Amino acid sequence: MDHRAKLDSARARRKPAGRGDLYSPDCPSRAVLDHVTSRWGVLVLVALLGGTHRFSQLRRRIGGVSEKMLAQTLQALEADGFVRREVFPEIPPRVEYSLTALGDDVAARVRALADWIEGNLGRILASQAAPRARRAGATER
Amino acid sequence: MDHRAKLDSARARRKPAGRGDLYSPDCPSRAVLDHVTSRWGVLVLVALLGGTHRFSQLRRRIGGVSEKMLAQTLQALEADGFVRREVFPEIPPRVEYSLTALGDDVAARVRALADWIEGNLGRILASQAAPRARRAGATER
DNA sequence: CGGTATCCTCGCCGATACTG
DNA sequence: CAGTATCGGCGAGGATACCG
Repeated sequence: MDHRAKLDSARARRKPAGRGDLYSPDCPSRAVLDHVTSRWGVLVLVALLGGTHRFSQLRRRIGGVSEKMLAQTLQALEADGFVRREVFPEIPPRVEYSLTALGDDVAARVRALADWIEGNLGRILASQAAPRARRAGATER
Repeated sequence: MDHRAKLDSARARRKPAGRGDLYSPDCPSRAVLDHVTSRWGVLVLVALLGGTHRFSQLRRRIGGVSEKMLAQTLQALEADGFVRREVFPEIPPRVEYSLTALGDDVAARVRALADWIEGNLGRILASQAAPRARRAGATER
């Protein structure tokens, strides 16, 4: 299906075996990055960094997430190998989510970012309030 | 459109002066996080960490981005106080983008994440390929 | 060169209903 | 409790055209 015949020479730069290149549109790392940095992906990873959670726990912890998006986000992260899903054959059923070793690693980076934003929100909002007067017509929503 | 009448008590929890709470749906930090972790926001920040860039340079560097989205992303990051925009009154016109002190700080965290993903793409793809056989006859796509 | 404005499509996401 | 299936809106985002 992928008939890109332009693999002649320009694309000669090899990647060191499994090294991704985020600047390339079709590098798989783009998809992974999108999952990790998705609106709910970030929050799920950070939450799981605090320990194993059940579905409902995550749903309650992460304000504003719908069941559908939470399930979808968890599936993507599980597929990427970041999240482990354990089903307990009980009644009522119980499912627990936790980070894999790989997931723990990314989540640490994600939390570093999330923490920085939370901790510097004051400075950020201050910077926002002090832009030189630009012209109107801002597409800001 | 904001007829959420439930602002009676739930919104009572104050934040310690400028500290954000990403778990709260209406905390401003959510918007900032979304800008920073947006599909193109991440790549723009990392690119600018490499130094000042002109519009076209960024466009060429970041594969797959459209002019519209690049402009939009840069505006959002500028509004948040992460990116500085300098216009040179020349002909042909030249505009340079660089990181502010604040932007340099976030970008470092973003790059840590981006670098990790690029560097561990091999392990990630391997994890994707090796999901433990859940129920028999996995619905492997 | 470095944008902005307009159109239009696609898929994200919420709401709802149903299953085990 | 913990999901999956389906429908529909609406906004993100690409293509194009035009301006300073």
